[in-house]
Amino acid sequence: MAERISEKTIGRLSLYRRLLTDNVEPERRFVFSHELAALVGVTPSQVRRDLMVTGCYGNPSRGYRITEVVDAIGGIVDDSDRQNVALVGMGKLGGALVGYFRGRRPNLEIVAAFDVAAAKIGRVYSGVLCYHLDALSEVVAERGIHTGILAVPGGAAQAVADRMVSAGVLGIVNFAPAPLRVPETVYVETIDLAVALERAGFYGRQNAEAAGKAAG
Amino acid sequence: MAERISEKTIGRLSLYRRLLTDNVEPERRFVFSHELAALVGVTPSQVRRDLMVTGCYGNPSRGYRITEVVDAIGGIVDDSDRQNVALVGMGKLGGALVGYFRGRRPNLEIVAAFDVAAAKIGRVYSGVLCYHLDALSEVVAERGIHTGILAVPGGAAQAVADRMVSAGVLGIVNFAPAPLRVPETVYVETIDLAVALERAGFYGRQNAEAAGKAAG
DNA sequence: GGGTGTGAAGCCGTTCACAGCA
DNA sequence: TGCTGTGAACGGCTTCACACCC
Repeated sequence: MAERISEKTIGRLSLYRRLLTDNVEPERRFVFSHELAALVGVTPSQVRRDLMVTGCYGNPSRGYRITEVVDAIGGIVDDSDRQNVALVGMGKLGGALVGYFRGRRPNLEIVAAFDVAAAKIGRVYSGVLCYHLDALSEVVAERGIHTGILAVPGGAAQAVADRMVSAGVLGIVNFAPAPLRVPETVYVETIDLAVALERAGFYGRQNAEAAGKAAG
Repeated sequence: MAERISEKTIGRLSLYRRLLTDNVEPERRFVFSHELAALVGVTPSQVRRDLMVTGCYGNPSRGYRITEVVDAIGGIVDDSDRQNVALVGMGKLGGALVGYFRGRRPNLEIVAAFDVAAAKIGRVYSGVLCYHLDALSEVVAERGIHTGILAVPGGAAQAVADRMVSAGVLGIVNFAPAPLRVPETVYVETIDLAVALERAGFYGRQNAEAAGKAAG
């Protein structure tokens, strides 16, 4: 539907919706772009530009109707039915992620977990049953899963990603510290914690130096 | 030191270094830009451009000397001594992150954890002692901490971030589903899992539709 | 021949600026 | 008056293209 929407825009739309539903007093009917901008930490122009792709129109004296914006964003980012997600790698991180999402978001649910350790198979973690990785294709097909979370050690990541792809997963959020090679039709978002920390360290230090220089 | 380096470049440099140290046979001495590019999943031009900021020069017949590149990147992204990191919020996610980094990266270590739950104070998680949040300033000063990980619920995130900032933390990796408001001198990188999943769902679906249309 | 270093071009996302409107 | 919608300008990152070198 419609033209290509950039990754950044999709990310911000997802945020707009969440903050509008979770962080705005429920009796509010309308928001101005500058209010939403302050909430999210972007410029008002940015908000208006993003909302253009939703087809919502604001009113100069009232702003944007919140329910309309929320629904329109849902029409873009949500699957027609709920988005069922599979998680592979029920280690500490996997367990934390399952617990984190447990009933948290209305349109998003981790419905199955997978591992290869015998001790974990058949156990239920935060309400999610852990299957053997060999059952991946079957469960993915049964449950209509299109999105997967990869939370295995770096060495196993590519092999597991390959299995996810052949099972029919189309979007992967990858927490393994390794770039993945997948077909063009599959979307991967790698979340690299070590990179994030090194970046935070670097810019923190750099800002401190700049501030020190300006002060001294 | 030198001109501004973009966030994307810093992130890639961090990745280059890690893959060069972890994913390349130790007897290799040199790499070509196209090899490193394939490893990381970027273009060779990108690699050469990034390496320019390190001051390393490659040789047309051999490529880049690996040790030289690794050291040069270290000179940019590493702190002069090891980067000590504090983690606030010893819930499931916090516990997983502590375990994840335990001895994993040579220049990066979570040296202290903080929470407010009495049951957690004084306990040791994966070798990391958990303090009460009230001790934050003291421990941050003592251990020379400049980087923090925020793994608390969204509602507490801003208040905890304020305390981290006033304790002297300069870079924050934020896992709470909430944008943070901090002074300009502090760097924040927010990792929003729900946004990542919604994006993976959206692009997965879109790619599938595009492929279906092309095929059908 | 094949790879590097880098100015120039291209592309894409953000911001500006302003007409239009409540 | 103040906000929206949007063409146009801007800026930054990526890619191209090619001289230079081994």
